[in-house]
Amino acid sequence: MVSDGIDRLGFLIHDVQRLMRKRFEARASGLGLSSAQWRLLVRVAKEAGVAQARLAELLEIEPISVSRLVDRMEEGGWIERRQDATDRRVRMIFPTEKANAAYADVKSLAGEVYEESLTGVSAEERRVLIRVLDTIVQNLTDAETSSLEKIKSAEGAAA
Amino acid sequence: MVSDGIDRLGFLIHDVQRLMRKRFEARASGLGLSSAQWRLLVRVAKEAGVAQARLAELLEIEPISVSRLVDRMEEGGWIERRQDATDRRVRMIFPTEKANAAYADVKSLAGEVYEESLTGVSAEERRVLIRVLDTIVQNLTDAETSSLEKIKSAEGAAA
DNA sequence: CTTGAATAGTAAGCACGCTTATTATATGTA
DNA sequence: TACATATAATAAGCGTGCTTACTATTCAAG
Repeated sequence: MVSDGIDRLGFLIHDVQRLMRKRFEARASGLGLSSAQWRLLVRVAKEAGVAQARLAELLEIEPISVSRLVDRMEEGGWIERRQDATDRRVRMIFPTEKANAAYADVKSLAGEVYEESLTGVSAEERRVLIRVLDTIVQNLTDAETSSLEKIKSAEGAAA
Repeated sequence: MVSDGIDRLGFLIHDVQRLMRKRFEARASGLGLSSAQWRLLVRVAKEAGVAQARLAELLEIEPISVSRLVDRMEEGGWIERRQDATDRRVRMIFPTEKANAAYADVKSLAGEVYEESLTGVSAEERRVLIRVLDTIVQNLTDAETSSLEKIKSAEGAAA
C-alpha cells in the first residue's frame, strides 16, 4: 500500500531532524552552543582526553570535520587541546570548567526538547519509535554496504 | 524511566537522517542529484512554474537557500527559471526534460532506500513510526510555540 | 638504521542550511 | 502622482558536513 506514508519517510526524518535541531539551538542560543558542538561535548565529557581521531569514529563524522568543530569549540571556550606526551601527532581533547558547569543544564534542556517533541505520544509508541530508529541505524550502518555489495562480499567471504 | 532511550532521541534522529541522506546520495551520485535538490524537484514536478518564494514556503527553508539551490540546479540542467509576465520580481521554476525523464527513476531509488532502511520492521511498526514522526512535526511546528505556551494550552487534555 | 606504509591532524574548497542587508519591483495611501 | 511599505530575489559571510590533498609523526620490515 502507498498510503502508509513510507514514501514520505525521507522527508519526514529530514523535517524532524531540522525542527529538533532548530528548537534545541533556539533554547541553547544564550549559551552559544550548537547541536553539533553539544554532540561532541557529550562524548568529551564521558571520555576526557580523547583524541580527535577517536572522536571522529564516535561521532561518525570525518576527522577534518572534527578538526574544524574543535577549532570553534576551543574559541568558544568549551574544550581545550593538549599534546599527548607519548605521540606527538595526537591532540587530546578536554572539557573546560565552563563546559562542566553547563553540562547538566544543557542535558536537561535537550530532555525538554524531546518531551516537547513527544507530547501526545504514548509510552508504547515511544518504545516502538526508539526501537525502529535503532533498527534503521543498524540497517544503514552495516559496513556501509549496499545490498549489492553485501551479496558480493558474502560471495567472496571465503577468499 | 531513563532506559527507554528517549534521552538518545536527538542523536538517533540525527544519525538516521545522515545515514539515509548518505545512502540516497550514494545511489543518485551517478545522476548528480543531491537529496536537497531531489526535495525541491519533487515540488517543482507537482507544481511547474512555482515561484521561488512559494518553494521556500513549501520546503520550509529560507528564500536565500532556495536561490542558491536553484542556481546549482539550473547549472545542473534540472530546472529553468522563467520571468513572470505580470510580476517582474518573480522567477518561475520549471523542470527540464532531463528532470522529467529522471523523475520516476529517482523516486523508485528513494523507495529502495526506504525499504533498505526498514528491513526487519513490521507493517505495524512502520505505521507507528510514520504516525509518531508526523506528531513530532506537528508538535514542533505549531506556531513555533514555547513549551510554556504549550503546557498551558494542553493542560486540559494532557494531565 | 633506513625506508615505506599507516595514522593524526589540517588546508582548501564545495553543498546546503542560516542571518543580515541590498536591489528591483509592486502596491496602498495621502 | 508621489511616497512609504511590502515582497521577490540575491549578495555576503558563517556553521557543519563532505572530498581530496598535504604535513608531521609513528611503526613495521628489511
